[in-house]
Amino acid sequence: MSDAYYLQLTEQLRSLIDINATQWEGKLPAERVLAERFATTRVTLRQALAQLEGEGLIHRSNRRGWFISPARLVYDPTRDAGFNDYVRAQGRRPRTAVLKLETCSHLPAARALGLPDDQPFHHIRRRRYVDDRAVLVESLWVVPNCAPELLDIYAGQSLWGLLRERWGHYLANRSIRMVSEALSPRDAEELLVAPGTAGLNINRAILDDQQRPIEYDEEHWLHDSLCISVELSGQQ
Amino acid sequence: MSDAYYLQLTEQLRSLIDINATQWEGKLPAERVLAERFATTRVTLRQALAQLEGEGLIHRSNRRGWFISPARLVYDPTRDAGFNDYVRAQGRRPRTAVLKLETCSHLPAARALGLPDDQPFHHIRRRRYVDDRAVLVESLWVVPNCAPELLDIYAGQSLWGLLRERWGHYLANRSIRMVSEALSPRDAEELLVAPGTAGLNINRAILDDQQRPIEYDEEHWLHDSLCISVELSGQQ
DNA sequence: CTGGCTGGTTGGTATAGACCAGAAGTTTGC
DNA sequence: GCAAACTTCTGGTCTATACCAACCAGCCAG
Repeated sequence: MSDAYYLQLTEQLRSLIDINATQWEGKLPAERVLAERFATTRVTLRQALAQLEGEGLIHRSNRRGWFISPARLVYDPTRDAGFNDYVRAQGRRPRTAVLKLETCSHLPAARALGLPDDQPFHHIRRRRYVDDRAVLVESLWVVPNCAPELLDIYAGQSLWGLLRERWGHYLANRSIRMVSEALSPRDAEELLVAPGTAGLNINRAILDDQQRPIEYDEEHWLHDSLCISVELSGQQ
Repeated sequence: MSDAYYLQLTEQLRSLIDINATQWEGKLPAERVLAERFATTRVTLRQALAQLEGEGLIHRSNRRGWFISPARLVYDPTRDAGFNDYVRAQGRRPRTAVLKLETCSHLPAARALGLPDDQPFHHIRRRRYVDDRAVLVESLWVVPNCAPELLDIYAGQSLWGLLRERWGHYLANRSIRMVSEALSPRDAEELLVAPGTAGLNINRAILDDQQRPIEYDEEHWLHDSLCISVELSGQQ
């Protein structure tokens, strides 16, 4: 049974990570150090690291090194619990950075909500962290009529909470799409990871109980940072 | 703006694929041929191909070559429409191969359904195809009481259809989990892809309307072959 | 016509070494 | 005391080459 050497390496790294997880404080030694320790080249070592990255055990911060990935965040995209709430409920620390606030049109949003192509939206782009690790960037396009002065008051809080409490919109119908992706250079840069890193793209179109369009959003998650969980009762 | 060469290569390959898609019948030229055409080495070329693989544009069949990926199958894991039905509804051709039929215990199934650890199940393992491409392998563990003679009569049809029509079980409560993964050597082999290929793991625990456990299943999809779509109405 | 053999083709794996640019830590200079 | 400049470390990218094993098509024998 002569498995490929890089697969044996993968196993050795796996146990090494188990043993030294706390000692290293999450950061693996430099690639050159590991390559020497296992008497191989960086190329082969990186192949083994890439395997563990695919499994979600480790990840890399662009040009900074390899890190042990924390447990995945459990996330239910069908609920409208705020990010801050469910992150805290899992004993983690949430944080949000607002990257952009503007009014503009956006074709995919218009299409998904059944509005004219040149429909303007309030656009919010934000980056969200769990325990100080940036795990997703997202863009939200809100129909301006639903939240006229949104851009003036928005400061990182839960958008759905605002829509409900300030403008009385109840999100009733949602159409959700999820696909695996390679992060675009822009998303990758905003998440401090290498371009092409594996990600998960979640898009949602939200209407109210009268089928009126409210909001469309695109989330780009690091693939190893979440576990999607949906609980349903009743026949479908 | 001197991007990395492999990223330029990615773009060139992308347009080359667009142009020659039909001519090549889905299969790309050999890596050595492409490397020579772009005056680079196989290593760099493979990096570009891996990027496109991550995007879901191409995939490789183990030791057979690179192929252009067909459109993703749209899939709603919250519905119990049969695989055959929704594949055909999208104008594609479904196929199922039964890999294993046995009775055995399975710890994750027992835990997910709230049954004793040594609970026996009827276990079905099957591989499913879309247009003759193997896109997923799945294992199902059915509580024997719910479908006593299942293993004698099962031949690849819709399991949920059988449960409903033959044994009168209506699937009411489902708990679904989805995580990205690297396919295990076994799953990879059964799907004819290289070990460590990116995949998507979907697990479901199903109870009936009385909260009685019926079935647990684990699906392993090729990451580029599906687009998860969920439509919900009503406040959550 | 069929089944096994065979050799070329191809992807999978691995070595060895090199250079660059970003990140981070250290020193210098005001 | 602080900011700018420099140095070192590190991951990201790339070249050139090699060998192996699976695959596959074509040949050959029964």
